[in-house]
Amino acid sequence: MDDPEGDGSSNEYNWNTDDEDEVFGIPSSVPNIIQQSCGHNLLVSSSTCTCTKHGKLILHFVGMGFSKEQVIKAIEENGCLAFYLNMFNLTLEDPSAGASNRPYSSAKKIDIQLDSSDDEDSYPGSGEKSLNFERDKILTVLVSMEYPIEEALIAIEKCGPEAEICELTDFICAAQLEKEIDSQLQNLPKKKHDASVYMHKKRRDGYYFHREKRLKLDDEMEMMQMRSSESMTGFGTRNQLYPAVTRRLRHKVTAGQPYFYYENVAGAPKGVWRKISSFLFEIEPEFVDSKYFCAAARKRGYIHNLPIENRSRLLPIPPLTIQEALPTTKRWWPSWDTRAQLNCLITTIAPATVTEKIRKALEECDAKPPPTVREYVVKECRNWNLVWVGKNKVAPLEPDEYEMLLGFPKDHTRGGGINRTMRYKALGNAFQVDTVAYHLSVLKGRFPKGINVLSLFSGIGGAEVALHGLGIMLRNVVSVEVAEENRNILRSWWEQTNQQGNLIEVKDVQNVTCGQLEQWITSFGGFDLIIGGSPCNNISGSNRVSRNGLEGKHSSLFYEYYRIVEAMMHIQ
DNA sequence: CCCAGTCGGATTGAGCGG
DNA sequence: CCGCTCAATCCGACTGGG
Repeated sequence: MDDPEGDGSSNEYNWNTDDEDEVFGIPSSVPNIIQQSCGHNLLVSSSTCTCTKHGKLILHFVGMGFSKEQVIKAIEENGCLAFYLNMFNLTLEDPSAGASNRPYSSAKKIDIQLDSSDDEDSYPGSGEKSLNFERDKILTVLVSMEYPIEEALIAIEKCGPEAEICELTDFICAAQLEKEIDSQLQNLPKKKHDASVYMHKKRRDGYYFHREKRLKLDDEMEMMQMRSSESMTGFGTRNQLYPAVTRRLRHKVTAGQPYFYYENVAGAPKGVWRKISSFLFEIEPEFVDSKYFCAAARKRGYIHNLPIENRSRLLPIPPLTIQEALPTTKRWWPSWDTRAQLNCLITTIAPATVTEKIRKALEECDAKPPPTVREYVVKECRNWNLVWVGKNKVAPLEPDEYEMLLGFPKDHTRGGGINRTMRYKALGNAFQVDTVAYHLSVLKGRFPKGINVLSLFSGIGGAEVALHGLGIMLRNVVSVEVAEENRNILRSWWEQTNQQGNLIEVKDVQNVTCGQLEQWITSFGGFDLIIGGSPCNNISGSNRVSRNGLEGKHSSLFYEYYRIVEAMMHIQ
């Protein structure tokens, strides 16, 4: 089963249910390991005691059914790699010995010989011992992630002892892919690929070369999967909201880590989603059109590690048609304008010249406009998201209609020094609350005492509004948002809704350093959810000036998102 | 080839204070 | 008349699909 955490019932460790006593990264179901053994909090990363260094390893084996004391003792006595193998053999040879509840049935037998020189002779000095110890630890983690031990050893050898886990997994994946690609290339017509420049980059960047190469090969597949109208709907048809989703969820790298949720425009230039996905643990995006949640389209891709079972919608369910959502337009809506839903709500609205031209064109042809005029009018209406507000009179949507369609409370962005243009801009960039809440609804009940959220690129707080709407208490929210007016909007909402938790505002995402993250984690026990959509300016199809992809001025902030998620996966 | 669709951006011009 | 802000108004890039 690819989704061991799907409904939460099969978690190896149920890491999110209790919170107050939860030591970071160590759930309260195994609460005593850390305190008993070393008497301080696991998250103090400078610690070098067994429990701190091997917190996840301990969890791994406790999850397999070993007792925590047994695990601690074994690590301290044997070192990490030897410990792993001992435990492993124990499981294989004698399932009843400590593993009776959860035999590690999925494990494959690994035949490796411990190099005797490694085992004994190479630990003469404490420095080298520590180095080898560290290597063993990394190796253990990789093996526990079910990477072949031979490939893990090569990766450690090639990337050096200081390499991060993600770097190593990338290396292994790249090596595996290279094998596959090489065999595929033999069957393809010879073509010079411009990624060859990467060949000359330093070794550390090796996997970027592989990544680029892979991206090119996967482009066609990606576009087939992601661009087809069928996948764009995300959920099949309007009345069928729960189809099977085949993508990998709770990827092995992120299992047991904080939840994260990433969003961006679905119609990104070729290869962008593949690239985003390759950074975010290879999790496939979930493409959803918000037209199934409200009366306006909003085609977005979401990458997250949330469970997908038992999702539920925010109530009441908003109207799905323009005429229901905007009942005053019904009276003026001509029968030949067959639109039932609006296109994507963007940051700018139609200029007055467009609505003026439409009015003139219709007034010139009496009561019954000819087909050519009808076509022209409908086309412009679709293009500019115009609605009928009078006889021969179309108009762009008002900001409060944007708010309503996107699921925000009325007047959410109104006043307080915010002008109309700012409102359109902020709303055009925002989440569709019902859609996001649908995804986040699986968190309901998992955080009875409230949730700690790291909200990146918060904007006007779509994530916060969604969580609040779901009845999930916001305990601590760190909101990173560059625009002052947006921070004001969120703070104002926070006060108006009488939030009991703490709102911490951060202006610049670059100020969210590892040290700062650790500080927050220390002060309130860690984040349960990292949520945000990075800027789409350079990705969006409506940008005719600087649509230069993920590397563009604004959209490259995705890498900040990635940096922070990646850091959190290691810190927590 | 044409068309629809897109979390945009640079330019222009009105309005304002000095 | 200058410099500034704000908002309306052009501009016409991309992509996929028919």
